[in-house]
Amino acid sequence: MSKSRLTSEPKNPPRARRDGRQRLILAGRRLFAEKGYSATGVREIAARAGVSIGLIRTHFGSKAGLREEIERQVIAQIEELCSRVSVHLGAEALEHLVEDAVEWVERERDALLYLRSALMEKTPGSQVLLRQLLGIMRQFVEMNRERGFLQDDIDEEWASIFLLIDFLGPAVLEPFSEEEFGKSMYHREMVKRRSAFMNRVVTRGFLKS
Amino acid sequence: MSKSRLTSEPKNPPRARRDGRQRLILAGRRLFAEKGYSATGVREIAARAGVSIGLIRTHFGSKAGLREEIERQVIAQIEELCSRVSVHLGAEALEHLVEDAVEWVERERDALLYLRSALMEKTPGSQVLLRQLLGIMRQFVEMNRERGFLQDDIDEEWASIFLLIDFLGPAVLEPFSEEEFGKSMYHREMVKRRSAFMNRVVTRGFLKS
DNA sequence: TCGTATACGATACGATCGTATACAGGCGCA
DNA sequence: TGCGCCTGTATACGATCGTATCGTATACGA
Repeated sequence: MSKSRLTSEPKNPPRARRDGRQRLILAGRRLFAEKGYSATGVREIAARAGVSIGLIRTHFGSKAGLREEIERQVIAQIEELCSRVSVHLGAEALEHLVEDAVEWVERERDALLYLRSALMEKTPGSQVLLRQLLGIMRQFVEMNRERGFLQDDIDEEWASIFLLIDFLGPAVLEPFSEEEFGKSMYHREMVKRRSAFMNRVVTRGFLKS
Repeated sequence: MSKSRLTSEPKNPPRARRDGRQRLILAGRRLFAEKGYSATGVREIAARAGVSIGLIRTHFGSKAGLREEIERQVIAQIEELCSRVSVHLGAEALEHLVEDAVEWVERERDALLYLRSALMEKTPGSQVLLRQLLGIMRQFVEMNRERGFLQDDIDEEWASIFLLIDFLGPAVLEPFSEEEFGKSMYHREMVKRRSAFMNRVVTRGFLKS
């Protein structure tokens, strides 16, 4: 299904508009993220991509095929994030994880918002995506335990779920953030305050016992 | 729009099948929660409710009208939860909040799962729902500050957002929970472990500083 | 007992959905 | 030069969508 990429990328310069495929992927990803899969029509995707509807069938077979390709790419991006996390070790690992995640989020905002929508609609790939992310969190918890940074008597499974929830949280709230807080959840100031608060919480909490 | 309730509830016993309205609300709420608003057709709602499609128009004017009525009821339920929270004071306030929330979730599972879907699709009432929940969390944080249970130098706004995220988290993960963890996020054991972990985190964290 | 309002079902209508078909132009290769 | 392939457009088709219309039965007020 990626034959078109094989003929376009390694070979010579642009034919007359060979970018329809990628344009459809980007347009579809954004629209699925914004309005959901069911609420988005193929005509709207094609219009946003600036191509004809028939092209969806040409490249992906169907609307569902387009979604599968989109999810393949998002899954690949999460895998890349995952491999990046595993190189961080030591006391400041959490900060690096957060920094990496924030940097990834800034770079791949659309992928994250698609991920959000996929989790909400339970698409074919969403369970895979969730498992990947949970894997990252488990890896992080395990890493900290091995290095002795985990406090005693911690439920490691729930610690992983906790980290997952707090990674996804801002994405879940993002569509409401502008109206509720006056700025995006990924605005620099919000990220900074969140990072500070989360660092505090995971090491000391915020309530007296 | 609630004229039917005014004539049915205060007045005398059942006419011939006067329950179509409530059946539609329950069926719609469950289907919207399970598959999303756009992916659910009026015929499917009517079939699940065991009534004819025309009845949606009779009672709610349109599919969107049905959703509005569903959201009105969910909003009312959150308000009830909200008023319940405000009576809890003292050191064990968080536990009571969690207990109350858990009890509410068990009783109104469908309402919570509808709330989840509303947040994902950004329905007309979802911003209201989010603001309500955030209000509960702010109330809780403020209460703890007044009683001196808040640690020093806490970003109270982010503490509220944190609580909101960790309240919604299990609902967000619920559709994947069975496959990922073998049981519902609201299974008794999961709730117990989560409650224990969260209590630990908010008071002491889980990582060494 | 009659008139009216309400609760509900059956079916028809127009729009839009995703998909299928037919065809055009540019490129690589024999 | 001609053929085949790939990318792309335009348009048509059948299904399904939400909605509208019409008809019926039941219950209450006069």
